[in-house]
Amino acid sequence: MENHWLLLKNSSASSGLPNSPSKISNYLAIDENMNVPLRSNMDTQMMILDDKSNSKCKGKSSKTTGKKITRQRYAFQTRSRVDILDDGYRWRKYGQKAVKNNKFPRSYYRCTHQGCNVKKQVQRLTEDEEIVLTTYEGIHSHPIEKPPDSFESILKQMHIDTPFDYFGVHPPVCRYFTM
DNA sequence: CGACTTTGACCGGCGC
DNA sequence: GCGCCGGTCAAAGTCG
Repeated sequence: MENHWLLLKNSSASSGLPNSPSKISNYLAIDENMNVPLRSNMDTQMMILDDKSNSKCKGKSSKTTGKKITRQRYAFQTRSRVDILDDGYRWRKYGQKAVKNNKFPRSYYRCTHQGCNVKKQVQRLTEDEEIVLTTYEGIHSHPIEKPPDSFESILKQMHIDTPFDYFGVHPPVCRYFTM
């Protein structure tokens, strides 16, 4: 029997949404019955970020569009030696930047599906080189692109250091972990 | 040849 | 106004 986990903000945590991985402990894991069997040793966690950093226009094209787009962002913190975790969607890298106070660069990816404007950022933390912070931005407008049998590769990756598997179902459609 | 990555340039926001 | 910084663009390169 599988147990599913959904990570939500801890109501007892300090006000405001987290803006750094250090605040990720403010989030709790709950099961399908809304119980809170928090696992302190969880190696993959998720948080919902605010979108204020997303409200400004960026890039060359914004000069012509002038639109302000606000979308919710979701951040996964995963302990893995693999930088790119295969979540079942196809991504195209469109940029990489050195980030201040971080010795690892941040990579920028966009979903390659036509009409889908989901983006993600992948960054390894300076404080713990085995932690990969993946930030998703937007909602996929299409089903997962890889057949279920390819999830085996996901499980292989996650088995490196994590006690449970991540089925590549993208938030916010579904935010489950399974063990 | 198409899909993808790399990388320097560019842009806008923000703090001083 | 200026410089720093994060995010994006796009040309060139790489790969299967």
